[in-house]
Amino acid sequence: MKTAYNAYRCLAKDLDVYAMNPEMTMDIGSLSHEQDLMSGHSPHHNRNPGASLRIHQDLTVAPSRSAMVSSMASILDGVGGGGEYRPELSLPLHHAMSMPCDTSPSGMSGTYTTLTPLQPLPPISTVSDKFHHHHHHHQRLSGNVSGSFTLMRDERTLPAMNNLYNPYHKDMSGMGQSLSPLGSGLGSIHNTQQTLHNYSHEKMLSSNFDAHTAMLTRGDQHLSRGLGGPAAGMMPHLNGMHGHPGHPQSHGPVLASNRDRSLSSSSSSGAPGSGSGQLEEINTREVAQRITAELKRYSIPQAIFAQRVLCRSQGTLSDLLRNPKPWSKLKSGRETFRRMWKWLQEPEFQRMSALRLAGKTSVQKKRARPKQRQEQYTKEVAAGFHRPAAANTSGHL
DNA sequence: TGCGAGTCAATACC
DNA sequence: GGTATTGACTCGCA
Repeated sequence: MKTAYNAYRCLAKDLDVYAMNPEMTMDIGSLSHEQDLMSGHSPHHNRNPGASLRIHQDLTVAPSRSAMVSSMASILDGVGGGGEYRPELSLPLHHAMSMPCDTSPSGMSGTYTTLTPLQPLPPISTVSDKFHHHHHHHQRLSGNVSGSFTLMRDERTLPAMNNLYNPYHKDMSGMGQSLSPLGSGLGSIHNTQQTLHNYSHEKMLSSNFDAHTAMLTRGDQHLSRGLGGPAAGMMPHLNGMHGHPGHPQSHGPVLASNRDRSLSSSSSSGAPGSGSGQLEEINTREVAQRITAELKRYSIPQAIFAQRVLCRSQGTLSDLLRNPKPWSKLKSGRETFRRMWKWLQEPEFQRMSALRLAGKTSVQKKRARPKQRQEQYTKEVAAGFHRPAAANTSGHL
């Protein structure tokens, strides 16, 4: 019952988002813009010049990080219900944000701890492989929404983004190889570091890049070495204004290609579809720290972030952020951290757009839910479905 | 069957 | 209003 409730809630949330975002529904129904993607033009850029203009302004015109933060704050006005929904700000969002809680066919395992709503999050290797595939074959994406992560990767090949995510792609591919028995593992990261010097959009994307590299860790056992402490290890990344923003090594430990551990992790992870995603070893503590910092920086309530990005409760997020378990000790909980990690990788405007939608939808639900739930609960109690004390966990709708 | 992991929702706290 | 804590629950696994 609880599982059903959880799945329902997340699914309904996504439906709300799609209903609110015509562009998003367009993307779902028709991904014929793949060619545009592959040619380096964003589909939403083509479809919505207004949105395109705004995006480029956000990305390229922002004169400083403070300005960026300011713009984010304005976007976030909608979070919590205070803002007005403005479709022109809504982009076809990254899967991890626009539909983080949907239920893919494989995700409908119906289990509570296997994180049904989180299953759609594609494994890193899958992303890398798919991207690679698209890149070389220009294969059209299927209409399956669950594949939108791949689409999102392709979207990142926008002219403005191209330089950023190509190395990223390499990096990810390298991680994929690292897991493979044939892979060379850490070497790929090294190559990436060299490539990264070439990017002219470092300033624009530095924060995002930091988010990525900061998550690339050598593993739990290296945490203490890599991080001089929470503040020492994190703040330079958070500010994103250090001298060489595109240089991963300046960011300390990053996503690991700890092949041995990853392999064991992979075999131990029971989540279908995520097994191939065990390529990386996420530094959970650093992810938690970064998420905490980002939420504070943009004044994003934990509840919003937890619901929208992670499809979890505020309490869960709070616990995870304060007491992150080592990656090696995580099971299905890895998916949650992957979501955080993915979110950190997103361009800031996409993060905020997703959260803004979340704020809008969550408010709508808040208005509609309490009475319905109370009524339903009353009925269930009367019917003897559950004892009142356990009502909150009984999964009533 | 017991235990641990993961999560939720209520509640306390700031 | 946002965050931290806690009790209870489900599920997978040994």
